Amino acid sequence: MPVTKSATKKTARGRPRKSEAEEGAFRARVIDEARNLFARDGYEGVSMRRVAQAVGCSPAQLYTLFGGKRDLLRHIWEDAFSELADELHNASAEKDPLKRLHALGDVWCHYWLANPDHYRSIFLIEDKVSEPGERYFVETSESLGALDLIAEAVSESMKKDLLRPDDVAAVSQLFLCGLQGVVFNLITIPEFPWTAKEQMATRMITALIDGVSPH
Amino acid sequence: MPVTKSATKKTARGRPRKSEAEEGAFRARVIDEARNLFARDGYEGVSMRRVAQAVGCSPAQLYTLFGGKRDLLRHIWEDAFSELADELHNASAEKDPLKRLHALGDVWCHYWLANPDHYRSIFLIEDKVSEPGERYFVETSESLGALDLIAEAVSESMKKDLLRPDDVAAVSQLFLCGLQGVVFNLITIPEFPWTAKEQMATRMITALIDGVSPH
DNA sequence: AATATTTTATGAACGCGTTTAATAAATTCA
DNA sequence: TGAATTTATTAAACGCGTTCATAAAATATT
Repeated sequence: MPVTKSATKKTARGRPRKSEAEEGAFRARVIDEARNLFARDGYEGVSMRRVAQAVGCSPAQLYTLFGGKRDLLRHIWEDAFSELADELHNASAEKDPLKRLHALGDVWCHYWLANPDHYRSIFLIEDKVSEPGERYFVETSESLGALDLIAEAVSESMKKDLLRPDDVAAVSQLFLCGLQGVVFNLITIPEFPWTAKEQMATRMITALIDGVSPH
Repeated sequence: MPVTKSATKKTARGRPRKSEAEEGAFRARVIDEARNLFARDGYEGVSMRRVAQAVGCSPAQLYTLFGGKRDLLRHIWEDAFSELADELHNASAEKDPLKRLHALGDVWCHYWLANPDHYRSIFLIEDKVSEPGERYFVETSESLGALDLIAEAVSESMKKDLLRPDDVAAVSQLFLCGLQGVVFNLITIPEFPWTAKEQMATRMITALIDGVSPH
């Protein structure tokens, strides 16, 4: 067995590490610069080389701070997500759990439909996932952040006999899948003549609610 | 105005065009070779350069036959689609339109869940769409080929008062969206603890059918 | 046989995301 | 001051999808 590297390393030789503040400032600058570029040229239009040039460093250095392009972009969109989170939170104010469920679904759908570029970059772009925890972020942060609120509304609705008693998680996930399907299809196949594009989300929600209601 | 290039071009100077048979044979060879590579190394693992090498031509030549990597791969998977088409056709034998609707949904979901790589390459990979008709192929061929059958089942069901009278297209698309959402989520977020992965498709279908049934 | 003409085929390049080996910078110890 | 050491930074490379100017090939005409 290896000898444990003895307790407090008292001496600090060699070039010192960048302070956390410095690194944070740099990260912030990169993110800010990248955000500008993205806003102007879209996801595909922004390259790591261009970001590096705008920041004034080498492309390689970006990889010391971010796992890759996707990881960098994800930081950019976290702000946008908070907007969705706010709207979801507002929708949660509704007392009637069934109405709340409806409102949550509406908010979720309309947010993504209004921000298709964000949707694409979050859900549609798959790249090599080194650590499994990486991709999971998407879910925990905002996509399935909605799932918790939905589950709450479903649970309450069941308690009040507004929905058939059932596995709360399963029903909640069913809702999310329905919403996802609507948004996904509308965004990725825009050229198809969807009937009543605007009402599809509402239609899905009411159909699902009816579908799991006590006749 | 330019003089119309006069009628039948009688003389044929210069190097003659490759016969359709030749071109067809070459295309077939490329597709076959690419299929092998893809089967072994997956979508990302296959590069145009490698395909060209396996075929024995320059990468550039591939672009004279196919619009790009995506277009090449799409030819590979057309075979696989016919399999789905067959299964959908079989499911259409069911007389009861409601049961048929259910069967169609099941078949569609299970096909894609069993072939996630195909699903990814078809639905998840967006690349530059030069001509708008290009991407639309996906829909007309097999994804929304199911839609016609679904619409038929929905229409019949409504006639028999098994479903609430409504816009057939809208209801059909609702079904497709629901199915799409289930498949999409299960395939692209596999690490999420979905409850009862296997039954989600069925659950979605029954919920939607119930949701649009006459109470 | 030589030339003109038309089509096919490719070598070389571009910008991309990413990795890595090498270099530069900043500190402590002798 | 000059090594030694540790970290920060980058230049160069890899393979990728794709494009394009140029070369090669194959024919009809002279």
